[in-house]
Amino acid sequence: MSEPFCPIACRANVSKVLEIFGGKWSFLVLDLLFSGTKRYNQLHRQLPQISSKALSDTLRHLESHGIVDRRVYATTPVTVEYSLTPKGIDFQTVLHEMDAWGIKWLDDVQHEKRASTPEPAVAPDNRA
Amino acid sequence: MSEPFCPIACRANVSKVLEIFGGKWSFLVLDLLFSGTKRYNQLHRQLPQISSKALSDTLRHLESHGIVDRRVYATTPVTVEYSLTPKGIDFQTVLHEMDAWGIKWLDDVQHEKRASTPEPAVAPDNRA
DNA sequence: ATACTTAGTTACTTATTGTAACAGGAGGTA
DNA sequence: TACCTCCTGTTACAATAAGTAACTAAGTAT
Repeated sequence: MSEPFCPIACRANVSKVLEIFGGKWSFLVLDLLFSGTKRYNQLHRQLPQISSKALSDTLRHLESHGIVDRRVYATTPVTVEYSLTPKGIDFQTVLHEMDAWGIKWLDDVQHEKRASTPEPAVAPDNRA
Repeated sequence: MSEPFCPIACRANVSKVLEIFGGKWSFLVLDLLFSGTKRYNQLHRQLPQISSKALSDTLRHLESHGIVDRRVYATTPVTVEYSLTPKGIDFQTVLHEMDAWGIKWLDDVQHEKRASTPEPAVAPDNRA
């Protein structure tokens, strides 16, 4: 096990953590589950942008890493409940810090009420 | 005039934050820059897994969002220095929490500490 | 019977990411 | 001189990840 860089307190963890949470949707799905156990379509309705495939993949991925717990009830139609494991719940601090950063630096108009700039109708955000 | 913006736990920020940091490499590049100003190839050497294209794209993306500062010096060969803006530096708490989570949940020593059940050969480290 | 619910899966298409080669000027080597 | 390396990327192309739409199958509501 060679570590050519960062002798102490290296952040090799970050890259390992990202193997679990690095997907496009993991954070957002996690975020929904922090408010409690939810069913598949419940998650889907609260995150309409995600495709059923991506949601399925994400949940399965998180489950395989012990982040979410999946419970199937033989009702009709079948009920599948997703909840966070302690391991998953503990990740909330990360999302919390991310949220805090967003509040500080992205500054929603709803939050700060600094409505004096003319807002363009077209979103200036563009991925290049 | 109205504020129908998720009264409880407004996490719309998370999705906005992810538009900036959601790329595959953003967190890792950020992490490198927390230790100080670095040049392009310096970053590349400390993160050999990234391609020059991905590194370039990531830096440019972060720069466009005011996270990193890019300075070009007309030396020969040209020197380009990347550093974090205050906005970027402030993101360190997120990475710190992520690191802390990794130490708590991914470290096999910590796993042993938690494990009270006799668990046989389970490979806790799946990546070199 | 038709349409809708549940939780997904499958095949196909599109978007993102990775790979390898190249740019071009200056300094070192032969 | 000719060739090589350093430095910071860019370009074209290939591989992988993600998105879309249709479909499953049992039950409920119209």
